[in-house]
Formats: sequence, structure tokens, C-alpha cells
Amino acid sequence: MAAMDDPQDVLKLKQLSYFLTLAEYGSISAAANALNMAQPSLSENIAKLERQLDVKLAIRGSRGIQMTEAGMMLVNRGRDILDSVDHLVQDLRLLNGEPRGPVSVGFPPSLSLLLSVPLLETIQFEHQHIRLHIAEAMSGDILDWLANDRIDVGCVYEISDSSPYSFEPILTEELFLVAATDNWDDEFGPDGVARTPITAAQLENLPLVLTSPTHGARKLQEKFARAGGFTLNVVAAIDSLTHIVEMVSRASAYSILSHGAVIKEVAEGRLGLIRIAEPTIRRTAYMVRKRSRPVSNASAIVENTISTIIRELVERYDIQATLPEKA
Amino acid sequence: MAAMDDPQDVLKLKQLSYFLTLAEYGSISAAANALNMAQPSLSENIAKLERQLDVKLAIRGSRGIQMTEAGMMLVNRGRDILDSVDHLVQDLRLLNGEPRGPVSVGFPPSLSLLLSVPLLETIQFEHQHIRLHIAEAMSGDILDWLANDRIDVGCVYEISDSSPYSFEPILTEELFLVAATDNWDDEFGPDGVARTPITAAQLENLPLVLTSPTHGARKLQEKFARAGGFTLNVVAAIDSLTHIVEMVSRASAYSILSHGAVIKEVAEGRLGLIRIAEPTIRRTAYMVRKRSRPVSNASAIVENTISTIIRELVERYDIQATLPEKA
DNA sequence: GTCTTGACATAGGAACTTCCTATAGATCAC
DNA sequence: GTGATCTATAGGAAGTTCCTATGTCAAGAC
Repeated sequence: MAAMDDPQDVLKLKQLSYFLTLAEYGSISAAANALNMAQPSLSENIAKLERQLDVKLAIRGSRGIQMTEAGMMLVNRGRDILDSVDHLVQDLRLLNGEPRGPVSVGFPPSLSLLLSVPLLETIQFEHQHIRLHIAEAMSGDILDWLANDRIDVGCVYEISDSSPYSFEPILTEELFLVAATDNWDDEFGPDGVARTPITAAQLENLPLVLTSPTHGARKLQEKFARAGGFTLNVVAAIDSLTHIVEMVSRASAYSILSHGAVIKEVAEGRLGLIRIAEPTIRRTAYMVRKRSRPVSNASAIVENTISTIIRELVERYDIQATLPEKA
Repeated sequence: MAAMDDPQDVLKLKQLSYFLTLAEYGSISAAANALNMAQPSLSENIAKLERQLDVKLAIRGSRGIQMTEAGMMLVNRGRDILDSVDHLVQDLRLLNGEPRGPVSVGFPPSLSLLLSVPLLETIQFEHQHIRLHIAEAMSGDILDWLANDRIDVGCVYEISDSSPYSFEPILTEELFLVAATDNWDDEFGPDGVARTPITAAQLENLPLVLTSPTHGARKLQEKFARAGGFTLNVVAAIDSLTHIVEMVSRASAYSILSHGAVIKEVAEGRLGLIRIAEPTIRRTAYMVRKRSRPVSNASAIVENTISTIIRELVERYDIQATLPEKA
């Protein structure tokens, strides 16, 4: 049923290379010897090649073979083809060597805070020929950058149209109420989390500093409030994580953030996390690639490094978060 | 023991074409479907290709595959390679079509006389796209022409250094004493041969017109005379067959020629052949090619046509000659 | 003329490769 | 959770390749 005479079926590279050797040695026996194979095998191979191409390639005589015009054409152009294949295979293997070249990554602010420095340091240390560029933006913008091929890989908290992208979850974080430790009555454990969770209703009274409503985190918070049937008392909207942290540290307000966003301040004991009960707010970060963009070896290494760093950070700082089980 | 990573072994054209289809369809299942094969087969093929090249070509996901940089390189350059193969196979098949192009043939005079016209007519009639060129010279010169690639194929009566040539016998002729019929006492049969052979010794007294000693025929005649212990009474040496025939026709002399050289005159009853007994003089004509010169399809056809014409002539004119048994 | 030699072709069988069906594991949409 | 949709694995049938042994033919040696 099939065509049966696809060019790649009637001219196999192995046969071609056999034939080139035959052309070089001028006799089937000699060529078979050079090829470390039995003479009948080569004989049969050449005969089959002629049958497939429907062309007489060499005239057999009792003193070796003589090329036909077709055989000569096959030798000349076949040599070029084998050379191309040779170079292609070589270049492909080179790609597999030391990863190198530019890789651009996009992070949302909270992940950037957590990952940028360790990622840059790790890559610089372990893969000196990868030139890493990190850009920071909201999830939506990162998806745009992916679409425009401005970055190779991005981390986002939300994906609108998933079809042109391939993505995998890398981290599910719980959002906490964040307070300056001296601005909260409860005590905080060694992991920075207060003994007593607060309820959603209690949240309503607290002055909050959040991001503007375009942010994914803010949308999540609003949704949470709507689900709880109350409104958030947002006293300020600032699209800068450091400024938000600054305000919370000064005890001017509270915020709702992931542990990772305030990891340093919590470790230093300046800020504390209060678990929000009923319902808990969670969000998942995804690593995203554009499907149509080829993945360089260097890019794959950066992705792996990001996953590794997240795992290490979660472990080292006892971050309140869950990782996807497969690792 | 073998290298085992010859490029033609790690990148088979079939696999390459599979991979191009995979790249086109974006999923192993879809590509397998398009290729009319089972999905596991394609899956295994791609995996094997990656193993052989030692490179990750595509990242499998649950929504299809995504190319790596290496995969992209393989697609782009692989397409060129497959195209080259495609064109090469096409061109090879074209060669097999209507034979065309120039073919040069060299004949010694006696064969030229016999073959040139029927050969030209047959080729012109049956293979209009072959442009046949016929040159006439002595065997030695024809071998030179072969060596210098001035002709594709030649017919000769002797071969000095046979190694650079491939040759096969096409005709063994007997040499006769040729006389004008009214210049010879014996009667001639319907085949033009006299009833009574003459002996070598009787030849000594006859005035002969032969070619000059550089000719192969003359050498043969001299050798024959030496073997018989007598000398040839050469009254004239003329390196022109037509002039020799002219002189014999005028009954001015005799000559020693093959039946083919005087076929017309014998058929017309003007000249007669007298068999030379004890020993008979025979010579064999060979069709010769230079080994290192590719044989075009057109050239092969001309060779075949020459053999056919010789066979027909021998039969039709009852030429006193023997053909090689295989035909 | 006969024999040996060198070259290609043919035959039968062992080892390998390819492709299929069936099945399992994983992920996404609902 | 369930169904749909991917890819991966396993086992077996069919085809291909390669080998050894043998046949045929032509050229060269004696």
C-alpha cells in the first residue's frame, strides 16, 4: 500500500557507503575485504542497490568492476551526501558538550527575590559558558515575553491560554498574613509562624498593603475575600515587594504574602507569618516554555537548576510550601 | 571491533524522515498516524535515534513533544540531506530513461568498412538522442584514443598492455587470399570461397598488396610467413583498404584480407576468397573500454548494437568468421 | 590444452532489526 | 474521579543482513 519507493528506502546510507568503498577499490572482493565483510554480502548489497534504484551502477568483469555513468554520479553526489551527514552528526554531538550561549529567564517578583541570586551564582559557578539573563515582571507580562521569544523560560502563577505553552508546576505556596513581630501579640515559632492562625473574618479589620489589582496575587486575595464574604481593608496598593515589606516592617500595616517573599525578614525575626485558616490561600508557580521555541541544552540546565534551587531553599529555610512530588 | 559510530549507522535516512514527520506533526501519536505506523514503533525509533546520536532531540510531554535545539538542527539540516537524496535518486532514474548524449567509437579500417554505416543507421533510427561519432584508425591508435578519453569504446585486433582496459572478443575472422575472380583459375562457391585451398608455400610466388608493417594485420601476415618458413612477395604496401581492394580488383595483385573487408566485392562476384590451408590465419577483434572511464547508458547501447550488427552481418552475408559463443 | 587463480554469483541458515498488538503510566479537562 | 490523550514498555512475528560454503566464469601459467 505504501509508496515503497521513498528515496530514503531505495538509497540507504549504509549501501551508499559500501558503494563508495567499492568505487575506491575497484573490485567487490577488495572492497569487501576493506569493509571487513564477506564478499557475497557486498555483492548482494550492490545488486540490491541496483535493483532498488533500477539502474546499473557497475559492470562486473572477471578483473573487477567498471563504473557506469550512473555509478559515477552516485559516487560523486553520494560522497557529498555522506559528508553532510557526517558533519551533521558531528555538530549534533558538539551541541551535547559544554552547554553554552544565552538563556533568558523571567520571574515574577516574589520568585525573583527568592531565586535570582542563587540561580545566577550557581550557573556562573557550574556552567561558565551559559550567559544567564533574568528579567522580572508580572505573570501576564512574562507570558507575553514568552510569546515574543524575548525569554526562553518563565515562571508564572497563572496561565491564560495554555495551548501554545508547555508548563509544569514547580512550587505550591501558602499565603500568610505577614506582620512585624513586635506588631503582633502571638508568639512565633522557630519556623517564623505564629502559634495561632487567624480566621478570615479577623482579617477584615487589619490594614493591608497589597499589590495593585492587576497582579495575580491580588486577584487571588480578592477571590479569597469574596469567597469568605468580606472585603479586604487595603490601605495602600504598591507594586513593589520591597516597599510592601518595608511598610510591614515599620508596623504601618500588614500584608498577605508567601513565605518566600519575606524569607530574610522572617529568618531575622523582624517579620512573622500568621497562618490564615478556613480557607487557606494557596497558589502554584509553574515553569513555562513556549512550545514552538526549541529548547537549548543550556536552557534545559537552567530549568533544572531552578528546580534544584527551589528544593534546596524550601528545605534549608523550612519554607512553608509544597513541591510537586516528582523530582 | 568496528567503529560502530559511523555516521551512516547512527543516522539512518528512514529515522531522519520519521523525525521530520514528527517535527511537522508535533506529537508522536499524530506523526505515527501520518506515517501509517503504530505509535510505539515511532516512539521506539525516536528514542533509538536519540540514543545513537547521544542527544536529546525532543522533550516529551503529555500534550505532545517539544523540539530541543539539537532536534531543530536535525530538522533543518536533515531536510536538506533528504532533499539531496531525493534529487540524486530522481536523477539516477532519469539516466535510466532514454539514452542520450555523445558516444565516440573507434574502428580499425576493415571493421569500419563493415560496421560504420549499419551502426550509424541503426542508432539514428532506434535511439535518436544518441549522437554517435565514429573514428577510424589502426588498433594502436585506437588504444591511444581510449587512453586519452577521446573515444568511449573501440574495436581492436591486438592489445598491448591490457590492464587499464576491459575488453571482450566480438569476432574471430579467417584471413583469405583475395583475388579478382577472373584472375584465378579455380571456381568460387556461392559463399565466394574457392573450391581448393592453397598452401602456404604457393603463396610465396604471388604478388601481394598489403598494408605497411605497422598494421596489426601485416604483423600477423609476417608472423604467419615466418612460421611457414617463407617470405611474402609484397609488391606494394598501401595503408588504405579501398586502394588495396581496387588494385586486387584490377587483377594487378593479390592480397590477404578478411571476408568482411571485401564483402561487397565478393557478393558482387568481382572478388573471390581462397582459403589458406596449413596453417589458417585467424585474428580476433575485441571490443575495448578504458577501465577508468564511466560507461554511459548510451555507450552501452552502442556496444550492444555493434555486437548485434556483427551477428547479423555474419549471418546474412555468410561471412567466414566465428563469433564468441556467448551472445 | 589443462590447471590454477582470482573474481563475482547463488544458496541456506544464524543473528539482528523492525514493526505490530497489548498494556501500563501520566497528565489534562470536566 | 473518569475519560480522553499522550508516551513508554513488553513480547512476538516478519523481514533484513551477514556469514559460510559452493558454483561459474575468465585469465594466466605451465
